[in-house]
Amino acid sequence: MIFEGVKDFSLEHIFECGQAFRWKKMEDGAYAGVAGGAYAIAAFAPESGRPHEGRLTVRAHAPEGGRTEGHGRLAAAPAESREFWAGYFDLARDYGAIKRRLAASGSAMAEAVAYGAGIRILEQDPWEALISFIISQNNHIPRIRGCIENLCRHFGERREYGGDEYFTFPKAEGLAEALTERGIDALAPCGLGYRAKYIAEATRQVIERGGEGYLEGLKRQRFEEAMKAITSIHGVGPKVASCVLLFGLGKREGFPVDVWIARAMKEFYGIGENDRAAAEAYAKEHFGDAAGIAQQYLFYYARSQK
DNA sequence: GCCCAGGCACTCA
DNA sequence: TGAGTGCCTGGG
Repeated sequence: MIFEGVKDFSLEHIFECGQAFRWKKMEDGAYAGVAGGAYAIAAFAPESGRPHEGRLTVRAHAPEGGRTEGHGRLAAAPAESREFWAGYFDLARDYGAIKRRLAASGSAMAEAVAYGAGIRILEQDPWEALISFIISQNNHIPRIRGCIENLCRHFGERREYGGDEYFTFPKAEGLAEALTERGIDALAPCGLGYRAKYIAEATRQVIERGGEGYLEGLKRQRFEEAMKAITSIHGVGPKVASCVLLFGLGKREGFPVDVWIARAMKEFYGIGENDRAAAEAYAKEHFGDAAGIAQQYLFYYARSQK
């Protein structure tokens, strides 16, 4: 499917800014990944002289209609539909306006916004986001990718597209079943380290609360309520919860503070690296309901500066 | 081979 | 309530 006239868009910025872990850059610059149960290849053709405007093409393969479970808007859209991908890439949002507003808050943010001009916050599956960001804690990005791939390989569905095989992200029910039968040892081949028990516990608690539909339901809750619900899961603290809210529940007023953001906040605004509360307060005051998007520009920029 | 990572829970003042 | 500390493990 083709989306013409897409603005403020760069596949590299979107997939290399650390919000999603299952997309890989191919030789021709397109990205291949799995989302919504579909294997997809996304390509972007910019207009001449305008690197972040142009045509987005998505080829998606989703057998069985690719209909995901759950109750949310996206969950109800087949992964081969335009609606799904327009939502996934957040195409309806005017990032130009957001960037202008953020850039006006100061020179550091203006630089960050210019550097990551094609970033968009993906609307991901909340269950996948929850498990992925639990795995991300105290971990390197290459290994995070490996851990998630292992999890999919062992507990997801194996499918083929062209000559490529791929695995869907495991369903909460399936994972819970494996954990009930074999205990936490079921996760041993995934190399999750001490996070295995967090994954097991999170799975148990999500199932207990009604499964993946419970997480979908949190989209309708207010930010504070959703935050409270997510952080009550064992192994999920404020950083991971903020990421789940931002990337999985569409709540953009959160401001995940990780080591990179802490460094950036110190460098740019003189806020102590251990003072999460001050960082969040600054974000709330200066970035408002776009704090989560601001965080992603800052994160991508901070990492580029080392 | 060593080091350390996009945190978190737990402990102890 | 806040600061300090241990934690799995494999990619760089």
